[in-house]
Amino acid sequence: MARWLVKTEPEEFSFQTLVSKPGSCWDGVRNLEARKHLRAMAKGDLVFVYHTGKERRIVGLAKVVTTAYVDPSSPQPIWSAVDLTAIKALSEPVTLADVKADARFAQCLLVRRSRLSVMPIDDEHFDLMLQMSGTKL
DNA sequence: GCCAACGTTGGC
DNA sequence: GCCAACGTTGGC
Repeated sequence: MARWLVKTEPEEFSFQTLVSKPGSCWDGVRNLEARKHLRAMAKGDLVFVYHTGKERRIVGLAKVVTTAYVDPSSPQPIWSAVDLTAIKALSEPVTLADVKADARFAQCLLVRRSRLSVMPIDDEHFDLMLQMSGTKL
């Protein structure tokens, strides 16, 4: 099972919105690399949800419930979306500052590629983040 | 509000 | 196919 991280503007679509709508369509991705990652997602994969903007922190955990399909929000059928369902909010959100301050995350895409909105997360990094959040699966 | 780090567009 | 100009994202 792979692990991922997706970014969202909380004013547009927050983790709380995902909690209230299980199986939400995660759409609107308009970047080729991010699309590649969306398409590589498998049912049951775990996904961290990160809030950009003022928050800049990982706030929740979700899972993939439907693999990639054509993004209905685009007039052109070239983009992809998946369906996600929230698992639980993190007990203690993990801030970008926390992640950046820890040398073990030096190679993490969250640190290295700030503009990438959908990215794979190494198992070790995922476990560390989960541990930092004080959250039990 | 600024700017670095991208991605995209269009002229050549 | 290259690259300058421009637009966007997201951190600071």
